Amino acid sequence: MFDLDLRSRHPIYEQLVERFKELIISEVLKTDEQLPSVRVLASQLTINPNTIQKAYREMERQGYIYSIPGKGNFVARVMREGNAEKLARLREELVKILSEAIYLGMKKEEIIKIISELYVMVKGGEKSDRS
Amino acid sequence: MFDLDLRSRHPIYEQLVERFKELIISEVLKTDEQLPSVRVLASQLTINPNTIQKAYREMERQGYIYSIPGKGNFVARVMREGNAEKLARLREELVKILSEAIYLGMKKEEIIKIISELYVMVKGGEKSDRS
Amino acid sequence: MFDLDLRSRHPIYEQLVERFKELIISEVLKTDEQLPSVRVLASQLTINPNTIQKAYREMERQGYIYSIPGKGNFVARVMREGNAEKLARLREELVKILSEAIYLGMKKEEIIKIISELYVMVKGGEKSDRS
Amino acid sequence: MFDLDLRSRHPIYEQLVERFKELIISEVLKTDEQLPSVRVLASQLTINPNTIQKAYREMERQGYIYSIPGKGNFVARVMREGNAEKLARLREELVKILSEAIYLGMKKEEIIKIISELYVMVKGGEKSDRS
DNA sequence: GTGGTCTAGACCACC
DNA sequence: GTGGTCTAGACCACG
Repeated sequence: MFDLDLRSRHPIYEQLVERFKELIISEVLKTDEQLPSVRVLASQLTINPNTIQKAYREMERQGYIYSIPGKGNFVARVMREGNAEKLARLREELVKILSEAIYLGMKKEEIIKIISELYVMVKGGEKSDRS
Repeated sequence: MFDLDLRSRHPIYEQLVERFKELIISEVLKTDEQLPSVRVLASQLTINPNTIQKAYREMERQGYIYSIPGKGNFVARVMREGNAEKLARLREELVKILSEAIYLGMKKEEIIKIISELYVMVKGGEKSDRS
Repeated sequence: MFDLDLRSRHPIYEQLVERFKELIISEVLKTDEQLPSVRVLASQLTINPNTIQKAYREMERQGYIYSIPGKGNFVARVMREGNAEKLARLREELVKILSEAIYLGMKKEEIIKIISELYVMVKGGEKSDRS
Repeated sequence: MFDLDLRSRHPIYEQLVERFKELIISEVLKTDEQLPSVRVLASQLTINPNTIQKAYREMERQGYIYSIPGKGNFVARVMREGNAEKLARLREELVKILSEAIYLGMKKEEIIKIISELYVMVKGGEKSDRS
């Protein structure tokens, strides 16, 4: 389900954060939906509850979820705007990766295609809100 | 020169790798050009030679340079093909970062603009090969 | 009415205590006035009666209300003196928050302004006693 | 030294954060000064290293210190400006505590005196930078 | 049953 | 030596 790589150089909690962010961004997990409880998920993935806890706190710090002690963890409202700083950081990462990709021969058309597909995915999910 | 940030949470050797890769990708350092020796660079940057050595070995592993024992480290030939694996990895990273950027509201036009600028930069450097 | 935030990380009973204390301090609720019964308030706010009960017991402990078994909960007499201990605690909190505010650049004038406004509010409410 | 209260309702790591912030605000700990290592402090205070780690990470999140893996934790540069949000939060806390203090009879003069003393302390420390 | 905190360890990467 | 991560537990407050 989460296909974690316990041997990876990336910490487990970071892998969890990435997977959950994907689910939230693609709106598989919707606003205010409850995430699996720390202990349930820990036993399902057979990893330590503290590691799940760390992942959840990191996601909260990044603004993707919120926590109600004694109740659970929930998907936060999307936070368009007020992210100038975060967007600047992403822009830098984008430049770095694109530079390498172009250098290694990735076609411009392929990149444009990726972008278009992603836009359909995210913006499509948005429209379903208005219905 | 390399504007290393000794306070950064990114390891110094990783910063070195990134800086060198930028120089190679932008063809400031050209194929078969010799890199500064480990000891010279270490004393210039006043950091531990082991750290330089580690950065060079990492770049070699990634295919950006090659080492001739007793001679030095040199920029590798550009490797336009035979990179299916590396390109697939970059594609994944690209998708991840683009997803987040789009989710946070980055405009499609801005992304296209970044791509175009980068293409001019890299492809421009390429032409100088033919001269 | 009480605008409780069920999603807040502050416990509900604590939010209740804060709201009631505000009402008592600003003398919207006057000495010996009866508070809503536990059960009535619980059904109005659609929260657990135990939570109301806990809030009332906490306020009693802090000296803001008193309870008459079988009758209800009532606003306690103002306790201007005999609070050396509580005032000392508040003084400490005040120092801590003011230190941080000053450190972060809050203007002295702004702090004075806040104090003056609050004095007008509280002392104004006091005068209505004499009428 | 840190007079921690292990029985307190406030978590140990939070008490640590408060004590350290006091030391930083009052400039007992100066910019770029190194904090005690996680393990040394843990053994000195006879508490778990993880608890120290948690406190340090929280202070980093709040912008008071920065961490260099493998080197240590260090006091961050003061960060005047760009704190509108944090100042707004402090303003609210200030209002709440002042309301209660005034209600319980704290004299206006006493509050002014506290403010003035704190200003001398913080602003005095600032001037020593210029010398 | 939920999250939040804490202990007593361990192993890793970095320098 | 340093911080960063992780495990395998435990106890607490909250609702």
